[in-house]
Amino acid sequence: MSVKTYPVDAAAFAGWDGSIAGARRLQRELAQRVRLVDDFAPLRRIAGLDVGFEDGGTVTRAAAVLLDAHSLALQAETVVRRPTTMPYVPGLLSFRELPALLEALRALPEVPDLVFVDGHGIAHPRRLGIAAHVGVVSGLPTIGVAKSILVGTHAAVGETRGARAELRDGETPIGTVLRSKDRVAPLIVSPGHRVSLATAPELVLRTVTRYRLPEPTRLADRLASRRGGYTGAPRP
DNA sequence: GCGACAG
DNA sequence: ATCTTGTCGC
Repeated sequence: MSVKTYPVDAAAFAGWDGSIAGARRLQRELAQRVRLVDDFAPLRRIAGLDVGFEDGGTVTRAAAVLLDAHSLALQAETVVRRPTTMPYVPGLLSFRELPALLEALRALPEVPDLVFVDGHGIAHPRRLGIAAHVGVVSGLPTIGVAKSILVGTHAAVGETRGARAELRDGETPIGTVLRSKDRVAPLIVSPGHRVSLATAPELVLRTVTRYRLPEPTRLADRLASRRGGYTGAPRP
């Protein structure tokens, strides 16, 4: 029997042989290019990225939104639909979602100064969650915003907005468990690329309004899961 | 060998 | 992630 392989998207996975073992190998290599230092221009535009599925999972639907960093007003949005090529494998999420995500990102009319990705940054077994992967291949500053933990442990988190606890894998700090809103499950925030561990949660908190998720990720989420309805705050 | 396991 | 209605709490 030969080793099972999947289609290789050259733009997203240069050097991948299409195998599961090869994917983990590539993650270890790319993780070395991640830079956890704040290195981004004054924030004008922030993008949000997320993926949803249609047709029982056979179609991957990636969404990208562009917001004004200050007013958080929606400036642009893109949606891209591609056939799904890989199953979900814990730890290898980017090999399933990255190609479509990058196309949605490139389709935006402007290049963002920072990108929020639904999923983990370095809070990953090999320090290359999808947010870190997006950062390394695009060169853009990124932050991962996840709704649950993939790896790591933490102390109890206060119940009010802004409360947090360090997420660690053994002795290594890999992210922040952040309460974005009173009495809601905390978010797991971790740097993707060109952002430090300390700054990531501050940037996320700045973009949270009245919901659990920060606006970039929340709007991308609605678009990817084709939901609509009310979006903003009460009219002034 | 036995669990855990982003979306 | 997705399949799905009503229901409890702020």
